Amino acid sequence: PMSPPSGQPLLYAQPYAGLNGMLGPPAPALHHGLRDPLGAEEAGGHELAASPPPLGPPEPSDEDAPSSDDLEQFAKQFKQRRIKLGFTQADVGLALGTLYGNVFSQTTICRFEALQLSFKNMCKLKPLLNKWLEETDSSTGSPTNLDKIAAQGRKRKKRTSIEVGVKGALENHFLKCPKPSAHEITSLADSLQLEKEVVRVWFCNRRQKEKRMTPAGVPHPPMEDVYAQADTSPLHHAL
DNA sequence: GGTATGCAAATAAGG
DNA sequence: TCCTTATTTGCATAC
Repeated sequence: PMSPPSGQPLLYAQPYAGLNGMLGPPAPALHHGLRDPLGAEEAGGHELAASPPPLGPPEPSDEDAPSSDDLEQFAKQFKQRRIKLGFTQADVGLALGTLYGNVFSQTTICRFEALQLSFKNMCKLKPLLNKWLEETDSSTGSPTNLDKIAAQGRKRKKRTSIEVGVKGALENHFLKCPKPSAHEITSLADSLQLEKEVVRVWFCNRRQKEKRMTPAGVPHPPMEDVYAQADTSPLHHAL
């Protein structure tokens, strides 16, 4: 498993404004020859053309496979109509919640409109937004059907904001022990007054981050490389 | 005021 | 149960 961390967030956003060259966590300066794991072809200077229409097994109801063009077009039209109707991104996110059960943040709506979500993610959100658009636009008891989207009983946990001080404490523990036992996590959570789950996840994410910052098992990077001047913990100083 | 973004919580999926 | 990896999603805050 060595997939470039770049994931495949935005393929379509190509024609827009040439995003910020995607995130670059662990992309030091080795070989940068991997970009499109799949048979994508962005060389032509076109957005993307190929999408996965033929999906096999777990394809929800609703739409089948929107193409990238579809998504791009929809996003554009969505934004246009949204504004025309006088709603903000935040309004929409909230409406999705009261309408279908799961709320979304302004951030997510923003990213959807900007096509900054993964293809899969875009496909997942499109039906929801489309529904909202129909409900709101054509308004008043449109014949579309009363939302019955009850499926998602799954409510995402509110994101916990860990205070800098607490973060520092967690960092210290991480340095001493990156992989605490369940018991240690429990007592740590207790002393920091955080949910155990929050602490457990924090360590998981922290480990993940560590891996990103440290080029895998690179005992001895090839010649010609920075003479490890500070390989402890690169940029970032929370606290 | 909304809207865009960086960093990172929370989650999904396969052990 | 918890881990790992990959992803989704949002708090905060910069535009």
